[in-house]
Amino acid sequence: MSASKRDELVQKALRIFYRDGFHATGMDKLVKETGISKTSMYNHFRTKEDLILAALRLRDELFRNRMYRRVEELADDPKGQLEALFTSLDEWFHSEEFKGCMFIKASGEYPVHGTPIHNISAEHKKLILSYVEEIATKAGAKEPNLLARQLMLLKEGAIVTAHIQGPDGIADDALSAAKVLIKEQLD
Amino acid sequence: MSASKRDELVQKALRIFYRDGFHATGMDKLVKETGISKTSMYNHFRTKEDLILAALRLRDELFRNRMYRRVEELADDPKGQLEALFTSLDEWFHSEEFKGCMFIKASGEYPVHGTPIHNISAEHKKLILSYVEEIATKAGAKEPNLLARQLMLLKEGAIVTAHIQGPDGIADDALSAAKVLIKEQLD
DNA sequence: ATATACATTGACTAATCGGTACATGTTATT
DNA sequence: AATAACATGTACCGATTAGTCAATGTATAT
Repeated sequence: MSASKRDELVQKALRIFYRDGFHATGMDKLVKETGISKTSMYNHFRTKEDLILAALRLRDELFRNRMYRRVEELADDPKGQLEALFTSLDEWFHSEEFKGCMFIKASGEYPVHGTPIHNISAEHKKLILSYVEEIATKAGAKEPNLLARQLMLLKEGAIVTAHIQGPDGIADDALSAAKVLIKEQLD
Repeated sequence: MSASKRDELVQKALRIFYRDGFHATGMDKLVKETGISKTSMYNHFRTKEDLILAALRLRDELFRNRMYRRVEELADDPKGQLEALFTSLDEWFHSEEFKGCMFIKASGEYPVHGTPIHNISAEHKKLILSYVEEIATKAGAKEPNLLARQLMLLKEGAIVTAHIQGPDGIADDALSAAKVLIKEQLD
């Protein structure tokens, strides 16, 4: 099937782009590492950027699904779920494949605003923000959107710091801060 | 003078690397934009990586000097200085040259731990953390190192978010969270 | 069984990558 | 005036960049 070949390409390209970066990954490396011919790639995607966009879309889907599922696995009540966000982060930080946030790296390598790659990164962040805001509302926060934005800052900071300094203790710091912010809004 | 030529090169290279990224900036582009010949560059630096490291060292120096000076300009008391951190961030976010954190981008493009570029990024973050911790201690925080790490998470998150979503309101969110965390530690 | 659609290899393009060689300035010191 | 040190432009190196082309499988669908 053609669709599965395409999916296979996007999956493998995602892994390599995430591991090595975008500019540092040439099409010939993708050919060598995926075993998929260059002609086939360009049959499915007009340009390298189109392939990158497909990889980012897949990443967004996989990442959010995993995170949402894990958060809802870890806690039933909304307040517990807000805290579980950081537990799931901690698990991610300590997993083998952790190499920082793919969207932060993408918008770092493609810094021009309004660019498709930049837009998809912004969209990814907004979707997670909405999710957190929804939980914050259910939890009865006074200002759920403010709380959600604050927790997102802790999340982004934790991801970046875990990537630069190593994963240990980072999510705990974020969680301890999150608890204070949550308490402040639920009193 | 030879030293000033070298400094001129590092300053100009810094601007271009920060604006366009590292892999996306070739030596020929540097020649064209700096007006400095490639032979001269390789007379001062053995490799492109050496030039990148020099640019990052300069960036660290300039960035921390500016931030420390601005924080101490904005407030005399340590508690006010902790808050002024985020005011200075807001000014940076809204300045023309803001393109995110150069060290976050550097460790994104050179993801291997232990690499010189990765190390210098980690060092930069540690130096700012020490500075914040010092102020937190003076402010009388119960756990000044924890508070400093929490405020740093807000700072990194704010930088990344301002870069991806745009600068408006981000530092305010971080400041409002910071105030809650500071209050919690000073009671 | 034949047609259609897609995958494949491999050679190829023009441009750019990091880095070097060489010969010609330019400048300051002696 | 001569020398040493450094800056310069230009041309070049082999490798790699994104992307194309033509020719040859190979599978599925009618």
